[in-house]
Amino acid sequence: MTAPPGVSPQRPATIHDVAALSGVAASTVSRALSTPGRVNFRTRARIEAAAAQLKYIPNAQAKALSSGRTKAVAVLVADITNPFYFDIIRGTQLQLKAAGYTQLLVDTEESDEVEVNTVEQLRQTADGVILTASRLSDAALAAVAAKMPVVTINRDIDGVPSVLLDTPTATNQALDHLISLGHSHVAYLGGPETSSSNTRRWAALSEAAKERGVKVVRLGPFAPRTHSGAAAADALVHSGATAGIAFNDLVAIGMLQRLRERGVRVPEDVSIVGCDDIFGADFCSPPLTTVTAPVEQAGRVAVAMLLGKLDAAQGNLPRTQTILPTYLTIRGSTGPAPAAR
Amino acid sequence: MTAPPGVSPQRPATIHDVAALSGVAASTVSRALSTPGRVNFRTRARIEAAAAQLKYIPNAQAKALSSGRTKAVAVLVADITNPFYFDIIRGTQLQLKAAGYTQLLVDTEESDEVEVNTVEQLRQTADGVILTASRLSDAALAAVAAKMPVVTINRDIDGVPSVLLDTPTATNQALDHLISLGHSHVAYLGGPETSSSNTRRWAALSEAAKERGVKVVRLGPFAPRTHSGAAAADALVHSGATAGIAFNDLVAIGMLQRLRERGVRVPEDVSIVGCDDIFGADFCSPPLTTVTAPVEQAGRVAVAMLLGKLDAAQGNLPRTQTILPTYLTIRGSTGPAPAAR
DNA sequence: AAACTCTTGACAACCGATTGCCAAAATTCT
DNA sequence: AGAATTTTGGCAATCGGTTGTCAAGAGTTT
Repeated sequence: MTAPPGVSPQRPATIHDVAALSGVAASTVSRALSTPGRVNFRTRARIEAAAAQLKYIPNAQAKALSSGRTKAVAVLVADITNPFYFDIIRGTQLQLKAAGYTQLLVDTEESDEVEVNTVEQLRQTADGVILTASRLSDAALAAVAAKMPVVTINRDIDGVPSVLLDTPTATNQALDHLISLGHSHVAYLGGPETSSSNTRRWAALSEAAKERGVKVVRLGPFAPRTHSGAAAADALVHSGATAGIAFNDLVAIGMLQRLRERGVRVPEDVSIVGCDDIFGADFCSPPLTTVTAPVEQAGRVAVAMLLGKLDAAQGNLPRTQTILPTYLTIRGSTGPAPAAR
Repeated sequence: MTAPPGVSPQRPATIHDVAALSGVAASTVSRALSTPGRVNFRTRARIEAAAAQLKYIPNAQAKALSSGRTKAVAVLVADITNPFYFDIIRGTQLQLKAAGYTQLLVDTEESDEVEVNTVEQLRQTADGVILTASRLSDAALAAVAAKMPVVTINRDIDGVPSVLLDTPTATNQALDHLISLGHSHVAYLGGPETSSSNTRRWAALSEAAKERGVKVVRLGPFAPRTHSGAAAADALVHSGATAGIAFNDLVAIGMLQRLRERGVRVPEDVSIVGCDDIFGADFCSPPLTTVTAPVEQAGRVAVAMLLGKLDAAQGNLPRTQTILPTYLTIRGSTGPAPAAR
């Protein structure tokens, strides 16, 4: 396209400029551009031509103010440097952009207070909120959801639409994998106590252990960061377990590093399983056996659910929960149990 | 704090509610809450009490519409799943939140078209834009900067404030490091042709090579992703060079994987140097010798510069360029050159 | 051709703040 | 005490759209 023939004003064109140029009222321009059949075909064509000529872009603030909808969605993450969230954010970003929405990204720094304050602030700034791995209490989360449309990821509360990555099932597969390798004493290196997926996973794991008649102890909690892996590794060694299932890959990778420092060989002396299959899980040393989760998809689905909720007539809940399957990816960090001492 | 004694309205309180409750005009409330000395002390106290009781939160849209400032800054990244940007985003996020600004995150998917369209859209939605590793042409970037406040990261254009990570200097250090290990034939595995830091680094590297009398060839371009590392590794092997300096750590890590597959030992057969020191560079195998850059700081500085520009009286340019030093971090991926064949 | 229905487009109020302007009140000065 | 000066607070216009209401014009029916 060549440069348009029209003027190129310093200040962006408003709806009034378009109205003046096409010889109609501002309200007609508004209708022509939104309600299709409300305005004559020829008039609309004229208006659209004028809008194109002036490079008219509707002012989002004015639109939001009068319509009440901001076309923005806030995505809250607990820690933006955690690679787990990268893929979620990319998923939400892609899906939101496709729908013409803007993404407001907020790092809550693992603080429930920041989380609830942010939502309060954003109440009128965003049409809805996606809470990834919320640290809120059930009550606080319910209160938030009562005030504005919310979709959670990895957090299951009655009445709040959610996307769950079904890591417990795959974690049980991991346990079976370890058992088949001869391990009978396994440790779970727990994550934040306020983490819902942590709770769910431990519940599944401890029950599975009971059924299968193996010993699974819970250690921690450990912060979901690589440097916590040192403490986790030491705790694992001290526990006497021959295999560890970590809350997430960050902790698992940190454990790998620490164990190497201590001269504990993986997987010869001890086996390690992570969770999430984050960036780096495939090239650490040894490559990490982990639970692979469709994280980006979780972000996309969460956005789709939220937008569906926004578009739907009030009271119409399209879908209230989506469970995404995960699977076990076996790499080099798990191996046969060492011969009994 | 206990629950406030006041009513708890379903609809958020407006400035008029506060005005009514405190018995003044809406404009007085606005002044009391913004211009400190403009309103009587007692009156202000009364207004603040009313605001607190009603849990009044100013409507951001209305504020933006009438004031012209949105208190939002857009951060554009080329690829959100590239860990390099994680730290930038965290830096911008922290600094923006501290200043009471909202962060709009946009993934431009390495497309200059998306980049320029986004800026056009955001012109009235954000007070300013931070372009990280822009893929725009000089002309397009200048045009964008003429329309709204812009700060770039790793992109140096006259008249546009920028934050530069001084990777060229440290890359030259890397070259010296390799030379001291006996390497005399080095390859540079280039990144996107439209990347400014790629251009700057190669310029510095080729000149340094000339000065030092060693052979440095340029290969590529390679996409800044791990999977491009395979092609980069093959090209490196084919070139006959004994050491490779990669555009970034993603490519370098990808090379490490590919070289291992091919049975080429690192660093015995070939040495690899990365750039950025991203998440994973320290735990890949072997750990990557790389140029460590203060990436999060770059994000923070960029925001500080942008906000300074916004606050400053028009025409007052606080600072136009910040160069952040980087340094060489030597790990396990570099070693003595193999004996000449 | 008259009566009637349907379509179209303009007017104006409104969303929730900010801000220029001015008058009333308080303060200080002579 | 009265005049001059400063402080304080309210009115109303404005930002750029959306949307309810209604009259004029076009089209249809008998």
